[in-house]
Amino acid sequence: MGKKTTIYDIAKRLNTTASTVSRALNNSPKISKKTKDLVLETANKMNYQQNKLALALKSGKSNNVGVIVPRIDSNFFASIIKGIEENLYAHGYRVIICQTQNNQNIEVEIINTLLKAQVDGILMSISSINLDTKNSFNRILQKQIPLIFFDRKANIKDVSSVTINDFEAGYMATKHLINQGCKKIAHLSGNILLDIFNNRFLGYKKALEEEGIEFNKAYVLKIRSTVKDGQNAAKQLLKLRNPPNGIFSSSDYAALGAIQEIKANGIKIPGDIKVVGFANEPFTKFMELSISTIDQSPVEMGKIAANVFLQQSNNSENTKIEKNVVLAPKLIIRKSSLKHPNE
Amino acid sequence: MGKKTTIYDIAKRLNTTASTVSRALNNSPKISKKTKDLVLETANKMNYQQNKLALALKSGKSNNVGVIVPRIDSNFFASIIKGIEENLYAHGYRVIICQTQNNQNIEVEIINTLLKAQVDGILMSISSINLDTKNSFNRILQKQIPLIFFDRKANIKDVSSVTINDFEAGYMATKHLINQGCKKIAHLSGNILLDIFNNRFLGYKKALEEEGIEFNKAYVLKIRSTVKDGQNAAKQLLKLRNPPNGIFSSSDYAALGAIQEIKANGIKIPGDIKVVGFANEPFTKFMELSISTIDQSPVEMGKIAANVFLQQSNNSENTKIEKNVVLAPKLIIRKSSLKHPNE
DNA sequence: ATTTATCTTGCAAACATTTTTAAAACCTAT
DNA sequence: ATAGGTTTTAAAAATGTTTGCAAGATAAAT
Repeated sequence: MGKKTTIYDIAKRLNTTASTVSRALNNSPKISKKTKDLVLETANKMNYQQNKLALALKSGKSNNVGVIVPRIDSNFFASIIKGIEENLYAHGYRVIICQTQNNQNIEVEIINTLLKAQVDGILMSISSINLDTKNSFNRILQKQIPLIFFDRKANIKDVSSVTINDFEAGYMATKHLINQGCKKIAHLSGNILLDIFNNRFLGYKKALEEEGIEFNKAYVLKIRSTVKDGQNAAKQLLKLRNPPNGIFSSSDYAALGAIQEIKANGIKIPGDIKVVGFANEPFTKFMELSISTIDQSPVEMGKIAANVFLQQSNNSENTKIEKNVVLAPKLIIRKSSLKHPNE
Repeated sequence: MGKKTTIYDIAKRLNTTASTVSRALNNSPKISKKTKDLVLETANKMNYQQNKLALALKSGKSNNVGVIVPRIDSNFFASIIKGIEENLYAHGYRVIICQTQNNQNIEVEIINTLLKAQVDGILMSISSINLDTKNSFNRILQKQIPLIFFDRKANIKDVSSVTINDFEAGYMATKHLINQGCKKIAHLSGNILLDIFNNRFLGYKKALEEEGIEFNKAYVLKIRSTVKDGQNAAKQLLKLRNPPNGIFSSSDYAALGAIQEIKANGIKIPGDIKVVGFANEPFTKFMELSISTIDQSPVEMGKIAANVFLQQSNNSENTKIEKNVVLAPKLIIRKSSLKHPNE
């Protein structure tokens, strides 16, 4: 009873061959209605389930898609995955999740593993960009497997991507702070080697420039996306002879840490210092002092990334057509950055 | 150049056969060092990558494990998946993610799909329990595929599970409220057909009983895990002739909604009403009025569920040995439930 | 030099499908 | 009744591996 029933089993019972059964199950026009019904009935009776593995081997399509993210337990990435999964499931694809933990060795290894598993496509948010990873990307492309970047992209020819306009986001956030009366604006930045962080930084700079505010190198600190790093950054900023009165953080978590630290020093938010974060993590909305932030529409981003994949894998011609979708960021204004929070 | 190289290609180039190449690559002792080196070298040169699909078909092991959750974009489930993924990846398994969206039809369909995909195991948190799903579970068991429940389990013979002690959690939370001076304690409950919610409810009742507090049916409301439902529930509770002064919510989101609603009515938390939530979602910690809650150690839960799977799939004997791991919940006391929040 | 033992390799089957090609079976019209 | 055509089924090849069995080659021992 533990054995799986195959089309051979069905064939044997009906005194026919596997090919007939296969065609009958696939509703081929070459099979008479009578045998079709018979096959279908016995298949049901025998509890037959198609073995997708065999089909995959035969057809060369596994119907599996690999999704690679730095980590899954952040609302941002979880939401993207939600979008991808929902869209691809409806098209018969299964989604294989892998986390790099921001480790480039793991990243390269994961790509290899997915290739061996014969995935039909790879959707990923890169953790690092260097010679090894670039090599991996090329191996994917050589095998003609669709590769799509989301959020954190590398600039590689023929590779599509779905991102938000991070430059615009940085610009909007900074401009908003200026509009609320800030003249001395700090920026908590991520690793500038990644496009997303670099672009946010450039947007920040542009906004300052436009308003004739001089760029102050001491106001820009590199942080990881943690509460702790935000606290440390705030400490450092408050120690300055001329501390900022506005902070644009590339991370909601760091923004939170900064806010906690600043408050602990008896300094008022948004009164004395105004803060804008990034990513619209759920907690930013729920806090008493709700945090202004940038929304990146992660679920939509995931859905679009999935769509781009579907397009590319349908049109084998299109595999080489690069398509770069850039979503508009949304500035979400909450209390942490308002000049007059009670109005 | 787009063609994949197979062991046949390597064999042809070396004027030998596929079997030799296979053995060489697998470091079989039956192959001389000389040819091994030769094969390995040319395999590298030709950019060979093993086709896991073929191997899977041959061996009957796909090295894929299906993970089914109601949704992925909640910190709780994302964290569990993180634990599962990290543990299983290290053992050569890939994790296929599926969401049921709490829909039982989808749930049944997903199980079917995973079975066809020949997964080596299914780890799931059930969405619903009824005849159809039970049928699906039986089909999994019939195929001798390890099935492990986490958090939301069904009581099925021979099926292992990893849960927390929800009874204890409900008891702890309620007892804590009582200790903080509450005598009139409401409970926001989920669907009581699911064990987790029923057990939390029973724990709640037990604590009341132990303290000689009479059970009041009007204090128990059924909610979904949303802010909105929490708000509505609070509205309803406040309308009572004798409103509660403590709330134990089965959901952090609902607890948040209740808190918002209560505050909006000018009622003090924790002064007038004390609140405890459930799940330790990140925001509960970050809020100005931090929310007391129950931590379920989701990452650990995922890791343990993965371990149970690994044990069962190694010992084919053990497949039928039910193992029910019950983790201890942790009551995390924060401001929302404290008699004297400033001490 | 021949047998025996040991080491190394090749052949073919197996995994569960689909698909191409070929062959029956059936029917219709002459 | 038979040629021609159409419909239906059967046989075989193909997908990329692993593996049991047999055989070939080499080395050792008589």
